[in-house]
Amino acid sequence: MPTVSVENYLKAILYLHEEGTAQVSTTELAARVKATPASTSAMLKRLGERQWVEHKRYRGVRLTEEGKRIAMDILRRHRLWECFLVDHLGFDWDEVHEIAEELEHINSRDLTNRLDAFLGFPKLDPHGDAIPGPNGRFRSVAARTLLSEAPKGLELVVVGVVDGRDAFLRHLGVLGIALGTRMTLQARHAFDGSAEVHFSSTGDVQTLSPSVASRLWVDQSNPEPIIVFPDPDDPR
Amino acid sequence: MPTVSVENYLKAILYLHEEGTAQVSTTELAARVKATPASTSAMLKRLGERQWVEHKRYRGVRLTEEGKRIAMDILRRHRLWECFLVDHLGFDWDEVHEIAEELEHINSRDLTNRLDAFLGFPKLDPHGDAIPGPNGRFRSVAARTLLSEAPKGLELVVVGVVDGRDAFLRHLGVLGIALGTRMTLQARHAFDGSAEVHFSSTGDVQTLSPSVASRLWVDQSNPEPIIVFPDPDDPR
DNA sequence: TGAAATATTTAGATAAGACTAAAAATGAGC
DNA sequence: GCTCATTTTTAGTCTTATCTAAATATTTCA
Repeated sequence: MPTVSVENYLKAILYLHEEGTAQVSTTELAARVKATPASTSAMLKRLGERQWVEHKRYRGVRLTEEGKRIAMDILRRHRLWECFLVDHLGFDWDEVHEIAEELEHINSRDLTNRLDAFLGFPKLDPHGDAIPGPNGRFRSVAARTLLSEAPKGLELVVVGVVDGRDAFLRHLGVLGIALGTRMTLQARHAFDGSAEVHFSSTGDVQTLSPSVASRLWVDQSNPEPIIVFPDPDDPR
Repeated sequence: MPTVSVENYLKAILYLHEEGTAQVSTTELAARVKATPASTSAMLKRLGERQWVEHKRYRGVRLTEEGKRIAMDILRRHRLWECFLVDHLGFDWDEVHEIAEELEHINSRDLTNRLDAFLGFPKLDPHGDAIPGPNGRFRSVAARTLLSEAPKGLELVVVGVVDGRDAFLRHLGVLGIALGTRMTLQARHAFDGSAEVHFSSTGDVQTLSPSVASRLWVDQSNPEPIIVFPDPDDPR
């Protein structure tokens, strides 16, 4: 059973992976968890021994399958609690992160699944981030959303454009976007509504203007069936 | 800010106080927190340094005012979460203790007060134990309940009898119970419904038969006004 | 009252997780 | 390819919380 500190490191690595970093550096991770690189290095050694990360000295770290499973579960709990805090206790969406950071470490499958059911199996948290289901994978979202309204954190595929004018399509070509391009929305900048996406094929990260983001239809790249509680197939 | 472990010790001392132990012994406390007496002794030293307990070597320990305040707050959170788990997530009342033991350590006043409001300011948890209010004192219960139905953990005063026959009144005399006698209900034994009470004046603990408990009218000994959320007078 | 039993504290280890300072490996620029 | 800046790891220390074993205080009761 991982400690709170271990969970925080695993979660931070997952976030960095989702932001497009395949090999997470010690310094980058240290900044995320607000610790020194030295402490982080020590922790990575422990995480490696427990087979939760693959760590090559001086070469960065990545989650193992097991590590990812644990981290996705933490993310699930975090985002479910955020829903609870906003929808039922009346918190504002920007006040809930800290409290959810504590609630997420309570690791009871029964509690998590009941909370999920109580909330009505939400797919997105109050920030628009996708909530992993009990199987540790993200849930399907409604087919075909505008990129400007899509959830963060899951792989999307471009399925159409709103504006078929040549100028726009040529612009997409310049950006390297075509029908079938797969990407993950990493952030939406509150300032101007621009969208930061990570391209699955190239690994590039690009910022798309609001006018581009609101003209692209996307769908979830690999829809998984929604699994409702109770889940008899859950391996854990 | 107390650690989880510190909170568990403070809570255990509070429970033992409520069960009638004015000076809690190291061994007794060690058994409660499932640690060795040696570990407990070390912890008591730390708690004493922080002024949360008064500890005389070889003579047992008691909570200071500040220690009691912290412990009552933990108890409040514990019992509120138990209400949530039973009333909203559909747990049985005997399944919630462990999970509430984890939730209770999340120390956000805002969270606790909002949860309290969400639950409708309950006075009793699913086990019938009194829930402390935001001021750290137990809330009033409805005036005049039968002892057999009274909440555990708060001081009660005998205000009347159901059965005025001489034989019963004489029996009360033998038990040392009269109008005005103050006591705290410590436990109700599920087996036969008998009630274990702690007498405030003498410090004695006695087990009252169900027939006695169901013939005694009691009221809360020192009713405090119900303070509703938000509470402008809360000193913290 | 004094020996034996019990309770409590101290001494010494261990583990996790953090830190600073120093050493070692990597990578960039010339 | 060598030097220098940067990154990462190691070495050594600290704190909290735990343990076992040993020492000390208290209590019991013959």
